[in-house]
Amino acid sequence: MSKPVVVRFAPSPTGPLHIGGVRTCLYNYLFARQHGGKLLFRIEDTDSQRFVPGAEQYILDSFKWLGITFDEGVSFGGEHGPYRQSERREIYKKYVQVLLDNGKAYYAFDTKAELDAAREATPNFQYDALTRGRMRNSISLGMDEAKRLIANGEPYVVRFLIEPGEDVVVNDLIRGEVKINSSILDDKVLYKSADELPTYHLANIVDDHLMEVSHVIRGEEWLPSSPLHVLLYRAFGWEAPQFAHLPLLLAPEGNGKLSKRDGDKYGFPVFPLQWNVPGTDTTYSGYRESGYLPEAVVNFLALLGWNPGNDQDIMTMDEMIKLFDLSKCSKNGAHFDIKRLLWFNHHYLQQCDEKVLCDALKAQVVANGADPKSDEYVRTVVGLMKERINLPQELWQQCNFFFAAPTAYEEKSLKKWWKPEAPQYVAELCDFLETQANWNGETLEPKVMDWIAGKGYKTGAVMNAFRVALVGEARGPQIFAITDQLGKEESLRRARKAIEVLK
RNA sequence: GGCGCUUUCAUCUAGUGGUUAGGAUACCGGCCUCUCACGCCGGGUACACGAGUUCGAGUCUCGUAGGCGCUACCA
Repeated sequence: MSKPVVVRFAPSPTGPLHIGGVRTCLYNYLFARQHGGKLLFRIEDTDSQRFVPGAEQYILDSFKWLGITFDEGVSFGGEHGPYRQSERREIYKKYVQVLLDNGKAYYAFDTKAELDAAREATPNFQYDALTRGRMRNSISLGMDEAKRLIANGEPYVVRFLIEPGEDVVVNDLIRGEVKINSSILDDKVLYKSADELPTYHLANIVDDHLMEVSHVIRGEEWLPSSPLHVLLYRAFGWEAPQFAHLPLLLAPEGNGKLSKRDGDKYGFPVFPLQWNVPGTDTTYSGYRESGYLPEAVVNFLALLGWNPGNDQDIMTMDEMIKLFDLSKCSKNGAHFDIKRLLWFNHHYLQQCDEKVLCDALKAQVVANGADPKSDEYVRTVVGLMKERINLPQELWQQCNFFFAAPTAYEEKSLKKWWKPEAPQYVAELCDFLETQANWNGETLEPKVMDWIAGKGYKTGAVMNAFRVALVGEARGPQIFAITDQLGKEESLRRARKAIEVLK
């Protein structure tokens, strides 16, 4: 008996897709998939002033990367098209006329200057039942005069006529009943003759109705205007969809919602993909280019404002689809915590296709003027190092010693492990190692351990001195894994050089 | 200013009248160990404040304070 689930993500192509928008769309996606419903992709380009070329494609590319798929909409087709609002002018005109004919809307001719003046003259000026009588519109001027002005080519807008004094109730799936008195609503502009386009409010109601949208899941910034939308549905005599207003994503340190400037400020991306602002040199970094895996971004984002209530943190998309629940979404804004995302990324890095990391490492090696040797060599290093990184970018910095001999020795490591006996240990170890025909770490290790024990040395003292000589500092994987990779000749060469350099 | 939403550890959060207020990240400590990392174990002054309802309130009501959003011919 209940209507099929149809939800939509309807961005405005004014720039790159904000990470908050990504989360909104993700929740729509999870909801649609869980209910076997449809997710539509609609472009809300009713503001011709703010259109940015490339933005639409950017948004599409972003979702493709993230693994969020649509069933209908711009670039996907469907029976409710067109899905670009700028291509639906005639549809909106028709419905604006319906409102005009019903007396639910009226023409207004006030210029920008006149409106500014009114706002200036009256504190908290609002275009509504109290003030519309002294403005220039078809109510104050009369319809005949209005028609005459329009015939004369005077630019106009159509405003929604709000009846004051009524409590409008919005039933929100996340927040429950939200009540707002219509008196605080102003007569919103629904349509502007200048570009023959509706504003968001009208277009969104008409489209959601025509596209049979059952649930509107969107950001909390829309909550204050949702009563207006309810009134619009009523004016048309349409049944309104269910609403769910998601809390906002906040900047890490308290103040304000996460903005594109926060990216620079805190040093992490706020956009899924890198974005070059058209016609400028300005570039905003993206999660993809910064080395984040889509699974990590999705998992992290899903939990920012929702959680299944079962202490589970790592979830596949399918699990999230199964567990998602609007009533379990939190009501308050969530601060963006990049450290947590890093942890998710570390987790997914461990199980991702090694080719991703191998390609990244190879590129880094080359970029640093070193020789990647072979695919096999790189692959082994990646296997050894991946548990030590959160981002592929950290690879080179963590494992450069596999590709280049140390040129300096880290002070702290020296202080701790390059004690006065160290040169002697390493020299003797080199002599012993020289005699070993089988350089395989697995067979070498017990022999070296026996040798150390036979000498009565401390394992740590010998091994760490050797490590500092090979690596340049006291870190890295198991030491015989390192000697395996470097080979006998290079290992001994580095060890003897350290003795010489460090004396 | 007006209107609305919101308020549990540093951060994301569980919690729907009776809990030693749980988990995750981060941080700190320990174990493992040739180092680092992983892993495992452990740690910390979290229910904004004030009234009320109730035998009993993080959970319900009201108020105050803070945070956020909206208040455009932007979405």
